Amino acid sequence: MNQQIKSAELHDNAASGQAGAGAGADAGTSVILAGELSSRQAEVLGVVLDLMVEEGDGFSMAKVCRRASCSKETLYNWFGDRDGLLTATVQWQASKVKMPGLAGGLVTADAFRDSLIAFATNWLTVITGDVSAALNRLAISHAGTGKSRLGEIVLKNGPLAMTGRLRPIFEIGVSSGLIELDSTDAALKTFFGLVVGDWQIRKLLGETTRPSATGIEINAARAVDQFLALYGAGQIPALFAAGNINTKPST
Amino acid sequence: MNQQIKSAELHDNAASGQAGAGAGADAGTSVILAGELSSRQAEVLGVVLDLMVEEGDGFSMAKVCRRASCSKETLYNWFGDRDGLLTATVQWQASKVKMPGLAGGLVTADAFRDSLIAFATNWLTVITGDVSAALNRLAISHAGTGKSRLGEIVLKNGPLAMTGRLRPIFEIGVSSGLIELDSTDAALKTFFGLVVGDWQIRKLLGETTRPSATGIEINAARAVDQFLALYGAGQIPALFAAGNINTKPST
DNA sequence: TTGACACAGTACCGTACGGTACGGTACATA
DNA sequence: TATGTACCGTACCGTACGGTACTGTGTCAA
Repeated sequence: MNQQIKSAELHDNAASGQAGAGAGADAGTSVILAGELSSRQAEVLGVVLDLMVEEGDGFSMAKVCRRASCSKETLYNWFGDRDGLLTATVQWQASKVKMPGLAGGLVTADAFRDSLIAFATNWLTVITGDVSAALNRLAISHAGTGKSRLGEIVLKNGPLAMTGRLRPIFEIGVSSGLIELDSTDAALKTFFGLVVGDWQIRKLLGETTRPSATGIEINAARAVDQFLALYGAGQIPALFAAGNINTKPST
Repeated sequence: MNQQIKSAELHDNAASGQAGAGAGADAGTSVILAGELSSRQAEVLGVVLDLMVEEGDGFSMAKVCRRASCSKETLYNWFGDRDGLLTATVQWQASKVKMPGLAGGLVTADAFRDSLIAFATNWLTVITGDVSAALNRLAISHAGTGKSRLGEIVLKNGPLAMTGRLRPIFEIGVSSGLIELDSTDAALKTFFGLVVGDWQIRKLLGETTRPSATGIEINAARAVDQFLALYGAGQIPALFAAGNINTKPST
């Protein structure tokens, strides 16, 4: 009778006549089929995302309907309840974020450094954006109430996804003899800290000053060079001499 | 007629007969007199804090009254409205957090390092606690709606307070010839990143795994040594040789 | 004793919101 | 043309919550 995105726990869902939703597939799994949205449904989620950015968690279902020109009944048929709508929106957005990778077995020091800088730049750009802030705010506030699993989802698509993507890059660096890691996990945490710094928490707390695109790149390059200074395999003096590290300009 | 904590904008407040509140003082300023709370008022704020930890922003005024055994009228007389109650609670809690400092003009390398480690340990302990998480969650969600100034307050008592306390410590390190900073702000950001890493965001997103006390200390020492490796004045090889930096154990 | 006062407890009110139901329309298929 | 369906728009309902008002009760001071 409906074509919900979520699992079939709450409503009986017969086979759907509509193309995009595919609600019948994998019934019983709690996986939300973020990739199988009709364009109309994606349009609605886009509206939800906009409202999240504008008003945080405060927007009402009625407001979504008004802005998206859809009926509440359709909304509830598609997403079950408000939480389902939020979950679908978060997952839909998460599925759109891509991170630059690094292919190949061995790599030069410059290429490795460039790859890390590209990664850090991308990450900082995402983190300091309004959409990311809105989603993280939503997930964080819901994590406080324990009433939904949004925190888990954002965590999985945020920090954990970052380390997951970064780990193979690190491995390439190790096997190329460019870095030495005592503990990969600790190194990942260090890299995260050096790149993100206090940007994210300040953004989440509402600070409006945003770094420019070039500011982000400079910050990313600085963080990467600091990381390489800490973990680089025997090339630290070279990096220092190259002026990549923030020593005094006079030096 | 009342003895509000907040500014006198909303309600007429005559001279108060009650000792602790002191609402009449400095009327017109929007400063909230967090230090001038009666014990009963502090008791109520403690209940609010507990509820924040337990339920996030979802708790109701009625629930506060029930748990604190006070009437709603009293609550509203004291704090104006719900937002005033939240603000008073946040400021009251913020006023309780103290950070270790560092006195004296010149200092040895060991004492400086110990001081930084103590600072980082303290900060990490606060950050990973439930109370801090609850307050940050509250402020972050309110920052999204733009309906209160909690984000600003927490920002001021969080990251900004940390850098404010840390800056004089850095200056002592510089004047003692222990560290060299090209940009103090950048160094503060680096220190923040190295210490906090992804602990805070993961905690805020609901991850339950908390580091132990010794784990925090190890993390803090590691972060400080990494910081000193990056900014130490000519002592980097010594630090490396001392095994303070996380090179491979075999090295 | 009497009054002022701070406070607890509770009933009450207005409203906003989540969720449901229903009528109407467009379209597709037979 | 007839039927089913996916959807929009909207009226509706129950509830929960913020905020107010009122009724006690204990305390302190004159």
